[in-house]
Amino acid sequence: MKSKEASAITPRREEDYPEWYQQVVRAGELAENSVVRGCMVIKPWGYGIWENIQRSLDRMIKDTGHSNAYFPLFIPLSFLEKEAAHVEGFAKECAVVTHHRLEARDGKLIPAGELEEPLVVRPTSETIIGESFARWVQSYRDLPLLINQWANVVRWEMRTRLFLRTSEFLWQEGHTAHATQEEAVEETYKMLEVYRSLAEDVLAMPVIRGEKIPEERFPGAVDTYCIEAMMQDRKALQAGTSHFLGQNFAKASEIKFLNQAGVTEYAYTTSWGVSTRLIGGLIMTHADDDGLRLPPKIAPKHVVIIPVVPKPETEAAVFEYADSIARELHAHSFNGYPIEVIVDRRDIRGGEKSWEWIKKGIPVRLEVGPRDIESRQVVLYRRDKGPRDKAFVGMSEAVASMSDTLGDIQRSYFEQAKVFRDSHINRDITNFEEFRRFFTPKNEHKPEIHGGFVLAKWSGAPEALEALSELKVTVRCLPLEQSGTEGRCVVTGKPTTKDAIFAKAY
RNA sequence: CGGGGUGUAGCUCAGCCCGGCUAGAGCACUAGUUUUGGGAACUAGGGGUCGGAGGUUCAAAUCCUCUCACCCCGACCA
Repeated sequence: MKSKEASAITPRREEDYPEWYQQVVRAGELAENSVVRGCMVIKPWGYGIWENIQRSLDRMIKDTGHSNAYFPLFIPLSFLEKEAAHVEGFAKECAVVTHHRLEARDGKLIPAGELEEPLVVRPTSETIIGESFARWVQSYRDLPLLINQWANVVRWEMRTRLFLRTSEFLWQEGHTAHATQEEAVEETYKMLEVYRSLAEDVLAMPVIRGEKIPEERFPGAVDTYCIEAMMQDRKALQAGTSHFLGQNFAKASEIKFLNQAGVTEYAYTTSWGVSTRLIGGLIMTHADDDGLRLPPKIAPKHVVIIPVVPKPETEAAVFEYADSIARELHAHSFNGYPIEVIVDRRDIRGGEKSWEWIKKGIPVRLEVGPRDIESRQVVLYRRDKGPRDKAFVGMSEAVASMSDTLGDIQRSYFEQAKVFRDSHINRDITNFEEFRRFFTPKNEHKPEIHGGFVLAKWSGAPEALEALSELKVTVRCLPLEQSGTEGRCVVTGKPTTKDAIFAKAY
């Protein structure tokens, strides 16, 4: 055997993290750049992950009383103008439709039929949904209104990266209207908790729930809450947001109702969303130098069976054995759904197949060959163990214990990620000099993986933001769990009780 | 929108500065042979309007002009 590569993905994480990320996406056949600038093609394996995220989250959204609906892709320009902060926030990144027809001229197609009012491709749907809400809500009896939509949105970003930031992305956006502020705030927290559960219990990605500082709020929101995750380069990823919009959008869209006292009031609204960015978070949380590692709860397939066929005449028997194991596994369930199995019958070399599935992150690989038929066994490999770490297991035992094995892998991913994150949260930094040192890479030109999260005091003074931006550090959130202790702001030294998470971010 | 860069095979790129035989390499793809329980080897093949238009020249991937697209840095960001 010739000298083999040390890892399936080149470069390794510590060599060049951004490039490693790209290579994992490519090797895992998750997505690729499309011919349209900033937009991605999500390939079947990547889309399968999204479908499973949808499946889990959709269940949770419905279990908390919401219903799905669908609103238009196009928003009249004038709608976006209704909420001042909202315009400000989104104006610079909107795709605008100005024509509705093409005319052939000299073999070229020229836009014609100019629209009276331009349409904006939705960057988010508060305003167009608000228009419906205004008509749907008349009485306090019509509230709360609890709506969600699965959709695509477009934000014309300057700099894009597959899954993390693309001009078009897939998401869900919840929009609710309530009679009282308390109820709307409660909704905001409730959905934040749903997102925490999705991230931690389904994606095995530990997150910190917190409140955004005013400068980081959603345009038009009164309060923005978020879940923040730590990637393996120790940078933060905002993985989901939940906004309390107060009456800002209700006033902009005239969402009014008569209360029990017969008085007209504006409703209180919320909105909340997570996107295909979660897949980027998933990759940067779990993938290693051999490629993707998928938590079983969102893996499109749980098990691949690789038939080993040393001689052509053994093929029929081996395939039959593989198929029978696949059928038996599929009859068992994991996390409430049938175990999904694929038998890889392709006529390529076994080693190549194995590595392909390793890079795609499938949780379990089973190899079966003529010898295994004899002894009624399988060779079992787990993605949370080494690529050559095999176990010979009796066939019926492997089938019976597969659900437990998958649960085990799910847990081990979460534990690993949590240990990693917690070991890179610094709680001891008390002054700006230490802070600066923590966030300054040794190698300025090609920064090594450095820093992490700093949990420290924050006063919110304007001059502090400038100091942070020089370091390219942001306040990720004020965690919901606050110590309440007196202290001094890590940036300015001003007295404060607020705890904040600081980090460089995606 | 400011500054820089790149367009040559499906992918990654060499060739350009200094113009010259039929435009190359690696990977990928096809076929055959030998292999096969962890990323195979050999042999033979297929595949290109050199981003586009115009110009200079006996001759242009190479020089000049225009143009289009994309990438990187900055401002912006689920």
